[in-house]
Amino acid sequence: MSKDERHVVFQDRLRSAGLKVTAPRVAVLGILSDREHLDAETIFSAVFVLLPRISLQTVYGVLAALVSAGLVRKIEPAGSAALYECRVGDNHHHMVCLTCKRVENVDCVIGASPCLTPSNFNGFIISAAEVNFWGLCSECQLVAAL
Amino acid sequence: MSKDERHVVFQDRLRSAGLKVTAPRVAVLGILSDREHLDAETIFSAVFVLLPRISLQTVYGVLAALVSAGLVRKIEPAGSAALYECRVGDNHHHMVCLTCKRVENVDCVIGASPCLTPSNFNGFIISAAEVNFWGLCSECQLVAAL
DNA sequence: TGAGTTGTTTTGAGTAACTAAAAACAACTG
DNA sequence: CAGTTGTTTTTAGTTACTCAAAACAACTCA
Repeated sequence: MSKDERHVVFQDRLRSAGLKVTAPRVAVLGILSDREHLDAETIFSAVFVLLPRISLQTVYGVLAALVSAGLVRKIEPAGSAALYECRVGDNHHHMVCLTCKRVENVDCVIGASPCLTPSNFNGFIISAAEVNFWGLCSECQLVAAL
Repeated sequence: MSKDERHVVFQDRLRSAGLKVTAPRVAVLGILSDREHLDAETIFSAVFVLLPRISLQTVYGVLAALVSAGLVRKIEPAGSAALYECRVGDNHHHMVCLTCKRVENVDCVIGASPCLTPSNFNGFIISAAEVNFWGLCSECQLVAAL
């Protein structure tokens, strides 16, 4: 897909979510579809190359708009800055390395939303479940073995 | 159990974890065994009543020591300050109200550590799984219905 | 097409929740 | 009870955002 075709896709996504199409939004969507699990600072650096007049605050604003429109998912692993990914609408979980904080996707082996079934709701209406695994990624295992 | 008996229990716990017994530590353990899911600021206020010379930084230090000794569990719900609880060693999860941020415990209906079984490990060594449910608590449902 | 409206971005400032470092102090050891 | 080692206090500093107001740009409709 050419750069222009990608842009059209992002523009359509923005429009059907009821958002105005702006250069920062298209750029952020582009970066998030290239790489997963990026924090605001990293996204800012990447957008800055394309749009040198952009500010970090704008990136925060764009991300908030995209998240609340459902185009982007925000994950907030304990102890790190929030991360954003544009894989949205499925039920995947995350695996976080305790050492390097790297995040990878996981699909739950049990199938569809197993953990959406707690035993005691206490009157809660559950709207989402979040599953995070913590451990050592293969690289940090090697380092730890030294 | 009397106040003194409780203190002895906490002192023993500290000692068997290899930690020195100090007034701030005993006080923090006491508060955490009375109430669940407290943040550092709340714990500080409660300890301050007993030990007016204590500082917030000490509370952070005490909590860090207790967590790394395994006597206290730290939970970090997205969008709130970290919370601490002394129910430790079991596999319970948490339910967080999207509106008031209240946290309650849940036991997973599937049984023991269901979610410790992701399908694709990618070489990770998993050491913990964390499950959080997000929704509306019964009180905030009433408010929302108005 | 272009004026108006509404929503975005920019700029600048401010905050919450920690984290770090050094000096004063207290708990356990023998 | 003196010494050592680990804690606490005090003071600063940082990270990751959040807020507000003014400048600006996207879409709408004549």
